[in-house]
Amino acid sequence: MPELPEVHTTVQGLSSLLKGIKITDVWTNYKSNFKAYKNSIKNPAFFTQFKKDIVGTTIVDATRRAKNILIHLSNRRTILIHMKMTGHMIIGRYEMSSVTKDKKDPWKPHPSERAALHDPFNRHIRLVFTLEGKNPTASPGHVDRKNEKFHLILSDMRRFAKVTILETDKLHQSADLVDIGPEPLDQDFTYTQFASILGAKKSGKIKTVLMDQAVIAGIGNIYSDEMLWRASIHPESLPSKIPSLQLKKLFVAMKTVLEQGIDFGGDSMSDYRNIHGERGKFQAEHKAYRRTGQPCEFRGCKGIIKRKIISSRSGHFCDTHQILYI
DNA sequence: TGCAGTGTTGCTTC
DNA sequence: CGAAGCAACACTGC
Repeated sequence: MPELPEVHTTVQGLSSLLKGIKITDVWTNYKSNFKAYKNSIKNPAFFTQFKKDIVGTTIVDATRRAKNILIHLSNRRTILIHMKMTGHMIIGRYEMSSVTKDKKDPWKPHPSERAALHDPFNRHIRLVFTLEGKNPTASPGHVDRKNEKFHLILSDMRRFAKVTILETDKLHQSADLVDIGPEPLDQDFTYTQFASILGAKKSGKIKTVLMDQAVIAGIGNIYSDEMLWRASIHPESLPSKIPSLQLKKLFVAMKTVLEQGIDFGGDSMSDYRNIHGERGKFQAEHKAYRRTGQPCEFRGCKGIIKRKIISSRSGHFCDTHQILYI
C-alpha cells in the first residue's frame, strides 16, 4: 500500500544507510509476459542488461518522485522501483537456502537477524541486491567485518512491483515520470496552484482526482479518504464545485495528513514495512479508511462511517459531516 | 469451502 | 475523447 508517506520513509532509510555502498550482485525470480512489464526486470532479457548495468557500481543517493523509489548509481544510471500494492524494501543479511533452492522464494533472513525480518509478511522476496561495505544495520553484538556482504531486498507478495533502470540525466523525461503532477509537500506547491489544477477538472470525483498521479503526486486510497474526512468534503464531490473555503481546507488537510503519515512512520494496516522490516503506526490514526460502521469522530458529528465503491476503489467517509458539492 | 476484498496502475473497451 | 472495468498476482478474512 505504499503511498507518498510510506515511499518517503523507505527512501529516507535508503538514503541515510546506503550512500557509498557497492552493489556486487543482483538476483530475481520475477518473471512475467504481461505487456506492462516489458521494460522491467520481469522480462528476462531486460534483467540480463539490468544486471550488467548495476553490478560494480556504487549507490550515490536515493530520492522519491510520486510513489517511485529512485536509487542513483555512480555510473549515471538510476534504478526506478515502484512497489505497487504489496512491495516493501528491507536491508539486512540474507541467505539463499540450499535446501529450498527450488522453491519459489529461496531467500530468507540470516538466523541471527532481528525478529522483524522473519515476519512472514517480509518473506516474499522477489529481488535481492547483494551489497558490500560497512553494514549499517548490523546489531551491536554482530562482529562487523569492514567489507561484509549484506543485502537490500524487495518483498512483494502480489508481484505487482515494477523495477527498471534509466539514465539519471533523462530520468524526469522518461515515460515513467514525465506525466506526474506536482509534489504535494513541495514548499513551492501553493494553494493557488492547487485550486487552479482542481478548478480546471471538468469531470471526475474529487477522491478519484486526488489519486490521479498526473494531477498531484503520491496520494492513494488511504490518504485520499483521510484528507477528505478532515476537510469535511464528500469523496464524490466535483472538484470545480467545491467552494474555495472548503478547497483551502482540503489543501491544508492534504499537507497535514501526508506529514502526519510520515511522522508516524507510514501506514502498516496491511503489509507495508520500513527498511528495518518494522511496522509504521499511521493505521492507528485513521478516521475514515476501513472504519466502516464505526462512529464518526469528527467533533460534534453523530454520523457513521460508510463504505462505497468510487471509481472501482473502496471509499470510506461520513455522509453526515462530509458535504457533497455537485 | 468459496469468494469478496486488498495499497496501484495501465491497457482495453465502451 | 474520457471514463469505467479489468488484469497483473497472492493472500486474508468472513
